[in-house]
Amino acid sequence: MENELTVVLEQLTRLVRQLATAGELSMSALMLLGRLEREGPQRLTELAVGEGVSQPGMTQLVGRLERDGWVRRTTSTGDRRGVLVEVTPAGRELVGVRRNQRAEALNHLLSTLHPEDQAAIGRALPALTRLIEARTSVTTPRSTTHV
Amino acid sequence: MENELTVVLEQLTRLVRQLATAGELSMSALMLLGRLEREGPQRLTELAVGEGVSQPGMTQLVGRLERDGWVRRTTSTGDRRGVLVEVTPAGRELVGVRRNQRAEALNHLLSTLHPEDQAAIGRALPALTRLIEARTSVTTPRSTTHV
DNA sequence: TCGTTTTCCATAACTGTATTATGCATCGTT
DNA sequence: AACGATGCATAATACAGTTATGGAAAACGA
Repeated sequence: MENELTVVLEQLTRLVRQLATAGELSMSALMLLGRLEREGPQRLTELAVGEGVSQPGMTQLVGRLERDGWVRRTTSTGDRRGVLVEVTPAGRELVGVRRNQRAEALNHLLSTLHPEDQAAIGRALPALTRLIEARTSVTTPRSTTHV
Repeated sequence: MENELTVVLEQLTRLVRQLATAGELSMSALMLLGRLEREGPQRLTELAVGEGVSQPGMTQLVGRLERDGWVRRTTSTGDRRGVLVEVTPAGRELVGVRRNQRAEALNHLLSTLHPEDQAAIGRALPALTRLIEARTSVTTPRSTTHV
């Protein structure tokens, strides 16, 4: 079974790689924007932990997004060291558009499958969620397992 | 349903990103080595198409792998323009080790799930394979859909 | 209150991964 | 023999990620 899973994972990896370099925004950027849109303004360090990248990596990502007008750095908290990152209206708009595109594409893809296949995927989703959950909780910082 | 699928895809993206920068070999490199080990020596252009990257991208990837001794460029075919890329013994060894690590990790992960969850994933694998199949066949070169 | 430690972020330096545009050698074809 | 097509390499660029380091502000401890 894990062989077949491996094939699926490798194909998904190719998919993710292509998505990461296509269109106006990278996958990392889109996911960050999505988080900010869902959860509201957050500290830079929180974002780094949440997205699973290093703090300097997050600083740079936020820098690029700020340069292009999708997010804004503010310092509104009492702590003057802290930086609060928030999505701009333009960024919010962009997230909405991309979310719709994605939902549409996924629905179209799913519609090409037989109903039994759709049902099988639907029934496996909670399990898949838990599978990934198990991995991320097992993983200690910077000790990635070799999946 | 596509919302839940999206969550799984996003989590997978984080996983892929972490795997891509961890350990001695990137995800791209491992997948290329795996292909060469499975399917034997191949032309550089074939590899680029198979892995879904541009030809210069593949040239560079092969260059890094060659520098580190995992693959070799040969020109054995009649066509003197062509480059045949083959995995070295060291590369073959490395692929085997990583494959085992991965299988072990996946099995461990699966074993943490309830049997019903495992069964659900098992039943969904063929459907997932077809889902990905549908996407890659729909996608024309450099016109990535927004999944 | 003052010194020390810790936290938060930025910067520097580096590596890798990808792209497009371009050029050169070779192959096939006419 | 010339010409177009093919195969690969290179250049230039941008993004994505890392570790190491530094500086400012906060928190803490006598």
